[in-house]
Amino acid sequence: MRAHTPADTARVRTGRRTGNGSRMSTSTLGFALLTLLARAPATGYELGQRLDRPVGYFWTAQHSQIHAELHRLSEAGLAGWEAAPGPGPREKKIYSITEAGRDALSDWVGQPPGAQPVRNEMLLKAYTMWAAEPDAARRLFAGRRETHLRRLADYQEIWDRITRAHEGGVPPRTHPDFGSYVTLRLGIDQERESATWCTWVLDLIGTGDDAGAPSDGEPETGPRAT
Amino acid sequence: MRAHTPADTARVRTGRRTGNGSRMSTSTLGFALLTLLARAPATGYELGQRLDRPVGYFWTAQHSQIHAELHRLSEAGLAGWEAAPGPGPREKKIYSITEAGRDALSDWVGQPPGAQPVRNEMLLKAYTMWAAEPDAARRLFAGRRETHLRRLADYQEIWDRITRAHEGGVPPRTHPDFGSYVTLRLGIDQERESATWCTWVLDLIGTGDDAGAPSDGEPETGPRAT
DNA sequence: TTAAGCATGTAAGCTGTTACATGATTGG
DNA sequence: CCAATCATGTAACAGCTTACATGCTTAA
Repeated sequence: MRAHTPADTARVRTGRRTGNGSRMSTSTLGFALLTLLARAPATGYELGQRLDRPVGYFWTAQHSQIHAELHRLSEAGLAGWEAAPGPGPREKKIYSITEAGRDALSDWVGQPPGAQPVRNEMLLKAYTMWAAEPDAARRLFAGRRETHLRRLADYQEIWDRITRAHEGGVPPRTHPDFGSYVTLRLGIDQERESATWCTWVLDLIGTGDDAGAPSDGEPETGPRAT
Repeated sequence: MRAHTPADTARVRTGRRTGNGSRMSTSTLGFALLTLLARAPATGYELGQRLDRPVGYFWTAQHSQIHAELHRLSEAGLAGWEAAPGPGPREKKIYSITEAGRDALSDWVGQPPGAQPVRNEMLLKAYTMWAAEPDAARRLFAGRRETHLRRLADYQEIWDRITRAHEGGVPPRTHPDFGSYVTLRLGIDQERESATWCTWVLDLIGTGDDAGAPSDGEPETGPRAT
């Protein structure tokens, strides 16, 4: 982490603004990157990794898109960068959020998200289940349950790490961990719920032989009382 | 609903196949349309409405995209259409699924969905909450809770209608309603869970004055026991 | 008369994915 | 020696949104 030494390899472009006083905005991906930069400066490569885990469970992007967006962010004055010698043919750029970036980010959080296009392939398949072989459906839901349980374990691990860091309590409201804490809470509950749902569906389909009768229990009332 | 009268306004293109025996496939949107057509023939316009509610909660598309995709589906032999006099300058087309379409659809359901790009703006905002004004966050989550509760009521209504149609029990496994039933179950549970989560977060933020202490209860343990 | 609903389509543009390209360092 | 990791970028393409275009029928 080289400091602000005015070496000739280091160029800094921070806080640049457009002439007019209009509120500068960016795409949602831009805010996703800004929220990461607000926690710590990083290269585009590092941001890509953080967009894999843990953030990747609610926002993803490819590295090609990240580099392009970072470029736009620094053009808009929401992020700045500092060059450092890189491993490859190009120098690497350590990006950080600017004051204007912090303002834009804080502003954006308060704005209620507009109706977003939803695309959930698993639910689409569940909806079409009646038209498929019971055996294929069984495999589909069994595999899906595993995915949810793996994710659940992953979340739980991060959750434990965070709560331990704050003596088992809630992180302070202005601490970045507060955001992780709140987000993880929903993630954990939803993964658990989804896994339970898979079990419930498997029960509904029955164990095999195409008998039509669910194995046991009272699966027709749902995973929880309705 | 004009029957198969060989009137000169009616052209039928069903079951067309490409020469080779290769398995024909389409985009996920294509399967979304096929699953609707498997339930009942429809015009592109009608499919657009059905993609709004109830299917819109897990798959959406604009009409321009729908018409283009239907064209591709009929080119691929997965759907066929029959022309009928339309209200506008063009005749309307009533699409239906072909045998090849049913096969492709049934096949597709069994294939586990690959890792899909997730983009949840609300969770991104929750993750960034620590950097925002408590008041803005409060408004955000209060509004969000309303959205979830509205959706919950909507789901519940459809759920009640479906279970009533099957004497309060589970629809038969090969009935389209079985797909709706299973899908709604997860939808209802997740909307309820999300609403509870919003309440929990609001409790964590506190009722006002920036005091930092949650209102009452023991919100730090989460909406359910962990 | 005017707006909303029915009904289909084209075109421009933005977003995002996949593939291509380069090259140093470190670990097996 | 080979593969993986670090690190940034370009180009082609697919998917999706928004806007434009047309015109009938029915209800307010």
